[in-house]
Amino acid sequence: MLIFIIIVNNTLKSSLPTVSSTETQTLASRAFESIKSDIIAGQLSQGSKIVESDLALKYGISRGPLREAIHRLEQIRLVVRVPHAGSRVVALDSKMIEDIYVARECLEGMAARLAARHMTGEDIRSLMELLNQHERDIGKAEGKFYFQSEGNIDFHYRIAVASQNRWILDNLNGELYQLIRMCRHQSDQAPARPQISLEQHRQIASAIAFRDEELAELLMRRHISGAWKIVKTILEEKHE
Amino acid sequence: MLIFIIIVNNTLKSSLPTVSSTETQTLASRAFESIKSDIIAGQLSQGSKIVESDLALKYGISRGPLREAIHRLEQIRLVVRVPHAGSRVVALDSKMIEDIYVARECLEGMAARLAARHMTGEDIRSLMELLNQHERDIGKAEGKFYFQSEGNIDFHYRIAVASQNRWILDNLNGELYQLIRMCRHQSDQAPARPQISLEQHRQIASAIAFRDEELAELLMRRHISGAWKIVKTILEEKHE
DNA sequence: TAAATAATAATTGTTGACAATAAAGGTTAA
DNA sequence: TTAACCTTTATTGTCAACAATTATTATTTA
Repeated sequence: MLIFIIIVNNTLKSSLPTVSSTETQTLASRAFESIKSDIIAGQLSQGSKIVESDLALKYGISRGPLREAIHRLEQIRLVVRVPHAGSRVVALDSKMIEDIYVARECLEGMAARLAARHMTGEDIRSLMELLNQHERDIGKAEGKFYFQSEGNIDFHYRIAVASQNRWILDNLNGELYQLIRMCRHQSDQAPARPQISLEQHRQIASAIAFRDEELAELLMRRHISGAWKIVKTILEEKHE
Repeated sequence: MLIFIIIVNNTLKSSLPTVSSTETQTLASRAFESIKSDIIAGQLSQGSKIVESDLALKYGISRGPLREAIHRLEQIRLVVRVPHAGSRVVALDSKMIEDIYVARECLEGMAARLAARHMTGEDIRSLMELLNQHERDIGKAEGKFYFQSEGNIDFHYRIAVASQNRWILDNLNGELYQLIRMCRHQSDQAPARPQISLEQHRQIASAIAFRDEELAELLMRRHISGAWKIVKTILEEKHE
């Protein structure tokens, strides 16, 4: 007789979509991922010009699929293109970042409301466990802001998934989070006051556990508009 | 002696972006507009397969720019594409339409809030005048639902512009409104109870005039979730 | 007869060359 | 010296052919 015991530690596995998928799907989609990473990491600096033939050479593909990649980047607002004149990496100014945070505020607020409606008991338990993990991370990895920052997004991603609203999920995940990541990366913005952020996450999770849709939405909106205020002051300070 | 009298009736001019622009910008963008219209009008029926070479022949262009057009249609969710297997016109099911209305609800709610913050007195006066025009249209064009329906979108479009939030505006205008249009066109859904809808618009405009952000958002959200409920019952009836 | 397998056709992905457009630089005229 | 115009160059838009993949059909075998 054989007994298999399989233990899957959910709390350690990031729920973010696997960024790898280095499997060859299509040249265009691979180029898309590569360029996206380069832009977010700042290797292609904001506002810099994108020349198709140069990039095609760099990635060892022809202009066809590379063009498709650029078009997709344009759609998620990482690239700005003007017909016949070429395309540049987006230059994030204060107003644009504000717009993004405001859009996030209402979309994620609604996502939190829907999550309170749809999450199963198991989902909620797992979410709480994720927050416990974050608490441990804050203690352990003092100063490892990047890691903590990704964990931050991880929480928000789970809420978006739990909303079961495909439109909201796709827009948050495919577009807004990328822009936020880019913003953080390039200005070295440490996620301000991780303990406070964690506490707010706990409150949101609690509201969801109580099935209080109204409160869940309210708290999420406060959480995000608060984050924007912090980012805003940082940007203003940096402007001097 | 000659006297020229030129009267420009602003209220008749739709504030929607000119759909024409038949000016040759690029083959890809023209194909994009053409196919988009065909999909919304139902000439390319939901779920039908899109074969690149066929469409390229139909529009008299090569597959290159046509491919770009399809990719853009995919981004605004009018087309679903699976790599190596081709693309189809999106098939709107009940769940997807609900997702769209819910996304609209929170985005436009926020837009109304921002509009209350940003609209000038002149903007508000013009908005009121638009609503008066709609009232006349309802009286005159009894049964001309299509026209009234576009007017409906016209109101919402103005709010979105007044929000001064580029992200929200682009997503509503470039994506969500198109899907709503498609939904209406193909199920011949007359905008239910135009008088009630008009009255709700008036209440929203009033809240904006009073700079009551909270109320403007609340009313807009009710307005849209109410619209979804009506559409939902229509869909359920039609399902028998 | 039905299921699995191999050959064929249809469709998408990719490439390099060519055309059209916009930017850069130099020349001429005021 | 500056401004306008023309020429050149660099870059994007478009095309048609080729390669790779998937779907379809026909064939074989149990």
